[in-house]
Order: sequence, then structure tokens, then C-alpha cells
Amino acid sequence: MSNLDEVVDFKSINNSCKSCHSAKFCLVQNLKDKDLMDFNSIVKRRKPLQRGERLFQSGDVFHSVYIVHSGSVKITIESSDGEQQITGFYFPGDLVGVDGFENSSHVYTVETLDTSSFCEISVKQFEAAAKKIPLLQQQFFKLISREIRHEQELMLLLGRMDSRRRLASFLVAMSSQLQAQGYSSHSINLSMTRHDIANYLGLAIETVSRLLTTFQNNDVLDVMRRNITIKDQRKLHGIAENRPEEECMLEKSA
Amino acid sequence: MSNLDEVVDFKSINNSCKSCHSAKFCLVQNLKDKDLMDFNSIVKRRKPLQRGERLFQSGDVFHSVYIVHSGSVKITIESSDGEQQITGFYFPGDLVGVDGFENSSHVYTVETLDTSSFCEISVKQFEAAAKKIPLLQQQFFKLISREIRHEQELMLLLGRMDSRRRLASFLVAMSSQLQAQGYSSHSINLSMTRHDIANYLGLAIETVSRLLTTFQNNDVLDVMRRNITIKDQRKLHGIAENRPEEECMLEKSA
DNA sequence: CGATGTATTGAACTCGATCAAACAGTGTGG
DNA sequence: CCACACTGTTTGATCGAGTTCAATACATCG
Repeated sequence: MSNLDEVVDFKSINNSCKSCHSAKFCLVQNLKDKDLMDFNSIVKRRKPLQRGERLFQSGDVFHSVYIVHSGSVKITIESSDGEQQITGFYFPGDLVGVDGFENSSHVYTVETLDTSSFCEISVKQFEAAAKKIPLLQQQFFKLISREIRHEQELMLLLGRMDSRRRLASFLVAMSSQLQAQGYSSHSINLSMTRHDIANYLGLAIETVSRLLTTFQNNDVLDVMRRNITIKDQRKLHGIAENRPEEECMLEKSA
Repeated sequence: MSNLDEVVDFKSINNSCKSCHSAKFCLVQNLKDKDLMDFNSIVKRRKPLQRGERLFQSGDVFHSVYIVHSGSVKITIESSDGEQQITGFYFPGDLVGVDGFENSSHVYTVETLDTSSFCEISVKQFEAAAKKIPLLQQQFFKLISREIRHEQELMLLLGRMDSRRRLASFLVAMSSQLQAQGYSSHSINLSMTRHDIANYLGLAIETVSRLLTTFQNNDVLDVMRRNITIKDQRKLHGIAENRPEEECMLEKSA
């Protein structure tokens, strides 16, 4: 694929919220055609980023918010002594970058998990557009609210759940994420490493690995590297919601 | 104090962002007098809530956001099996209730830690006002951004820090919270119980108690029930930031 | 092929939880 | 005024889930 292809692709995509298949979960959902056109003019599509590249990082000047268009990202923050915590995984239709409003600089870092592209929305232009399109404003609040809910759920997980619940909850969330996007809800193809999962869940990588094996031995999952098949949705939900009945899990034996 | 007093107090306060001493940290900071008057007309001040009362709770219909005017609150969420996690403490000038935009219902519960009052802002009216007053919109985003930053920091704490760092970080945050409000930064009068602190930090109440004693024995703090005096800011920061040098802490001995 | 990054498994240890009991303030009523 | 209960807090002793350290397996790629 030549550079030329890339550029052309680029231009044709640029004004295409209408043809975007994540438009139905994203900021523009429910927007009327006319408003969509208006909004489209302020959206910039950047060249896709490769796995491991950063959309922006902690401390960067804040000028835009972004919608994930394709691929997936992790959000991380760093502590004063250099340790990192992943605070979220985000997928097509999700909004990232709202952390920048407070001090005009970003507090978290957004890094791609695979090749990913983004719709960039300049804050200045957005504020003007929001004034003209009330629904856009409302949708924006909805997406922020969704980010806040994700964070609330992660805090609950990190503060109160044991390791089994954490992993089960994570898999349930991944599953319903896929379902919302129209994919199969029982076949998960993880874009993140065990290391990322462990960090996100506040666990050691070994614990995640062991739990996956245990789940597999108890016919809850089928684990093949990054491909995970949910064999028993009911049991998995049982673990995630800590329902004692379905907790008939055996150690290490099949 | 009679009922009459209460009502009068009430009315006179109602249009008084100008005279409110938390106005400089809250939504209205930097607003021009004219805009302030406009905004004032859409703000409702409710009768103060007593300690333990709820401003709203998970599942309630979402119609307003609130600024804490006086007192303090905790935000909690509940897991499917009924366990609660405190995800934040909020103080005068802070915004709560932004969790409701996603599904028009609240995901978290806001409960007062002491007698507290709130400025209620109807979402519908706010959206209209924001259109007319661009700065108001910007301030609103700033406060949301602040909430997100708080959450990011708590996730980092819950995911990566050991118990000593958690407690030290909490005290540092409380201290700078007080300082920002113009109070002494080394004399903390906690409005929350040990139980709340422990829950917030993802620890057992006994662990918090033991750590407070240890800190006291090492001349970092002076603990007298809910009154905590920071005797050694440098050391406390050292623990919070995990700097090995200042970690010369002895067990159980003075 | 060896080399590298990623993942699994095993064994020992540790931090913080849990269980249990005592202690300290605060109010209540006799 | 003191006995009583009640709630919140401290302290002690024990235990276990999950970490850490270490070794091995596995896949991908030069």
C-alpha cells in the first residue's frame, strides 16, 4: 500500500461520519443530517497510530478531545515514583481527553493497543459547535458521564473485589463491550497483554495467568493466548457478581 | 433558632453567589457580575441536609447537578452483591451529579458527612445558560475534569500503592484541600469516620488505625480522634511519594 | 536456529485481612 | 451521679490471598 493510497483514503474518510460504522455509539449518534455535516467540518481524522504509539501523554498541552474511531487504547497515569496504573481501556465510539479541561494540560496518557485511528475535535471549535447544536452538547455530556461510570466501576473493583471477581468482571465487561459493537459476545480477542490486564485489575501478572487456567479447568473459559471463548456465561457472571451458588470451582483439576 | 430564621436565611442566601465564600473555587469563579446575576437566577439552594442524609442515590432520576456549598459529602457506589465503595469525598466548591447524563439516572450515591448545603442547578436550565455564558460552560468542564482527575488518582492509589502510601496520600490530599480553601494545611479536622477512610482507601479499618498510631509514634502526626495535626510535612510527603530516604520509620516504638 | 518477548507454573514469603477483645468517648435514663 | 448501652477506635494474634522470585514453556521473527 503506497503513500498515495493512504492520503486518498484519508481524504475520503474525512467527511464521513455518515458512513462510519461506529457513528451509532459515538458523539454524533442521533444527530440530524444537517447538524452532522456541520459537525463533520470540525472533525479531523489523523493518520492511524501504530501499536504502542501515544495519542497524547500526561503533561501535554490540551487542545482537543478525541473519539476512538478504530482500534483500542489504554489510558494510564503515573505516580510520583514512576509506577504506572492503567485506568481504562477504550474502544471505537469512546471519548478520550476530557481530563485536560482543568489545567489545560492532560493528566493521563493515551496509548494504542493496536493500530488505531481517532477523530480529533478541537475544543475551541467544539465549544462553538455545541452552542449551535444542542444535541451535540448533550451527547458530549453523555460520553463524559460514561467515562465517569467506567471509573466508578473500576474503583469498586479495585477497592472491594477479590482476584477472581476482578478477572471475571473484566471479561464480562469486555464481552458486553463487544456485544454493544455488534460482535459475538462469547468470543473475545484481547488486544491487550496479560501485563496490561494485570495492571488494570491491580493484580500480578502471575495471578491473572493462574486464574485463567483455573477458569479454563472449570469449563468457564477456553483460553488460547489472546483468544478467549466464554463457555459458561452463567458461571462467569456468577463469579463476577459473587453469587455463592455458582462458585463450585475446583482448584487445578479439570 | 426558629423556623422563621431558617426561611429568612434561606431567601437571603438564595441570590448570593456574590457573597458566597466558596464562589472563588466553584462554577462561578471568574464570572462577570452580570453573568453571575443571570446564573444566580437558575440556582436553587436547598434546606441543609443533616449528617447521613442523601442528596440523591444510585438509580434516582437525574435532573440536576449540585455544587457543595458547605459541609462535605462522600460518593459511594454499590456492587451487585451489596458491598459499597466510597469513590470520593467532596467539599465546598466541588461539583457532584455529573454521573447522571449517560442514562438520565444517577449511578452513585451522595451522602453528607456533616450538616451540608448544596446549590442545585437544573440541567435544562443550565444548558440554556451555558449557551449564553461561554465562560460558564468552560468552568463546568473544568469541574468535571477535576472530578475525573480525582478518580484517576484514586485508581492509582487503589491499584498500585501499599497501605502506608495510601494513608499518607490521603492525608496529603486532605491537607492541600484545606490549604486551597484558605485554612491551615497542617491541622486537619476529619469529617469522616475511620470506617469511611478505610473503605475509601480499600483497607481494613484496623489497618488505618494501626498506621495512624505508627505515624504518631514516628512523629509524623499527632492523632486525637478526628483531629490530626501534621507534625512533619516532609516525612508525610516522603511516604506518600515513596521516597526511600525518608522512610526511616520504626515499628510500634516511639 | 537461537533470540526475544510473552505466558505459564511452582515454591516461599509477606502484607494486610480477619477474628477477637478491650477501650474510650457519648449519650440515656433511673 | 453513676450504671448502662452504644458507637467508634485501638490493639493483639492468627491466617491466607496474592505477591515475589525463579524456572520453564511457547510463539514469533531475525
